[in-house]
Formats: sequence, C-alpha cells, structure tokens
Amino acid sequence: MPELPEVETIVRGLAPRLQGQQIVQARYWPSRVFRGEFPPELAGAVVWQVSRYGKFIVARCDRGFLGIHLGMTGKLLFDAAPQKHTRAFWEFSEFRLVLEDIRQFGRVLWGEQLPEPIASLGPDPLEVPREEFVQRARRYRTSVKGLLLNQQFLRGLGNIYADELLFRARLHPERRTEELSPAAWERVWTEMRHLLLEAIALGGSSISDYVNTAGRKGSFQREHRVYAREGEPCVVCGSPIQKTVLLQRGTHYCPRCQRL
DNA sequence: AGTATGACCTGATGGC
DNA sequence: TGCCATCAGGTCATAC
Repeated sequence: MPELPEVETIVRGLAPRLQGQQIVQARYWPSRVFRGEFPPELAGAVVWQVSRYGKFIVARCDRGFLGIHLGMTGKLLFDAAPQKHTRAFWEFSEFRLVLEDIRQFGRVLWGEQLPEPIASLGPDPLEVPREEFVQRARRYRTSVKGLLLNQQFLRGLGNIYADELLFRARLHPERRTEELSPAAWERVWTEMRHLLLEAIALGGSSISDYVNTAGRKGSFQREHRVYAREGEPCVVCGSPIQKTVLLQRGTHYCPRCQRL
C-alpha cells in the first residue's frame, strides 16, 4: 500500500511518540509477515529513533533495529483492539502500537545491525544528489518505469508515484533507460523531488484504505494526474488517459504527452 | 549481473 | 442473491 510519502507521514506520526520510550512487551501472531527469524520479545528495549528507509519504517533501539514494511495493506495504529488481521503489537507504558495487515505482504524484521534487505537498498529519492542520480540511472538497461520501481536503484518509489513522475517528466513508461540523455534524467530528478515533497505535504495518497497512525487519510490522491484516471482527460492536453499493464502493474499515462 | 515472470495473500467490485 | 473473474500503494524466488 504505502509508498515513500505515506511511509514518511507515518514515521512523522510515530517518531515523537516512540522516541525515548521503552517497550514493555511485544506480541506476535503467526503469519507470513514474519519470514525467517521471529523478532525477539523486546521487553525492556528502548526506542532511540524512528526513521524511514524507502518504504521501511525503522526503529533504532538500544539493542538493535526493528524494521517494518507495510506491504500493500499494512497499517500501524495506536491503541487499536486486536482483531482478525492483527499481526503484532508493541506495548509501551502509555499506549500500544498495533500492526494490522490483511494480505500479509508486509514484513517485520529484527537485527543487531540494520537488517537486510534494508541495508542494501538504493539511495533515498529526496537525499540523492542530482549527479549521483544521473550516474546511477545510466547503469541500467530497462524500461524507465521498471527502473523507478527498482528499490536497489532508488528506495521508496512505488506504482502511483512512478506513474505520476513519468507524466510530469513527459516520459512514456516503456521508454528504454539507455536512450535517455543526462538532461532527461536531470528533469526526472527535479520532478521527482517536487512530486514527493508535494505528496508529503498533503499526507500522502489514500486510494482505498491507507491511513496514518492517527487513522486519517491523506489527500494527495486529489492531485493525481494519471493514476486511476483512465479515460479522463489529461490535465495538460485533454487526451483520454490510457491504462495498460507493464511489469504486471497497472500503468497510467497520457498517450499524447508521453510518447514512445 | 540485470531483467522479466509467476507466486504469495485477502477482500472489494463488477459482470452475468 | 450468488458465483466467478479481475484487480489492488509490494516484493521475492526463479528462470533466462
């Protein structure tokens, strides 16, 4: 579900409440969310810092790193009563943080060091310098949308923001990366920053069920120019927005503004 | 090594 | 009303 702006919004809700607080106890229900090693009990651990690594939420504790990925349907809520799809909770002295995840595409990780695959993700889209972004982009030979979705290239973009970014940069999603000039990549870098900063300012996009830790929806979905706008007029030229499937993901674009 | 393709889950929606 | 197919903010393992 959540991409960079949604995870950033969640982290901003979590950080002030968790930082400096001690975990009294944790509870995990068996599910696919815990692949491999089960996270330790964590009773007594103190959270020092909560931050975002791409789409991962990372709590740095006195004894290690707790990483949470929300997959497609994950939610972190304060003080929710456990129900059918509750996968875990962490109890603090004043509140309880509850992880719900219907489809179980989310993940909970633990490590004394920053665990994989978090540690080997690409740079953050809002931190990567322009020159480094261009250099990295030119190493790949794939479709430009495929590259934007590749978390080793850049961490945090997903299907919505890839489509929205390609519209703003006027690039067809299937354009080959090796054909793009450095100037074109610089345009992508600039548009990417604007897009993500605007989306964060509006609390991210809520398509069906995304909510922040306060249970509130974001409003950036109202600003979408192509995503989920199939058949509606392009905001620039009026042509109907098209939807196709690329890399098994719904892909939205303007056939006139984004030519191959 | 980089890239493309099913597989993994559950629930909502729409057509018949 | 019910059944079935399709679709969904994401990876991940496998095969070329």
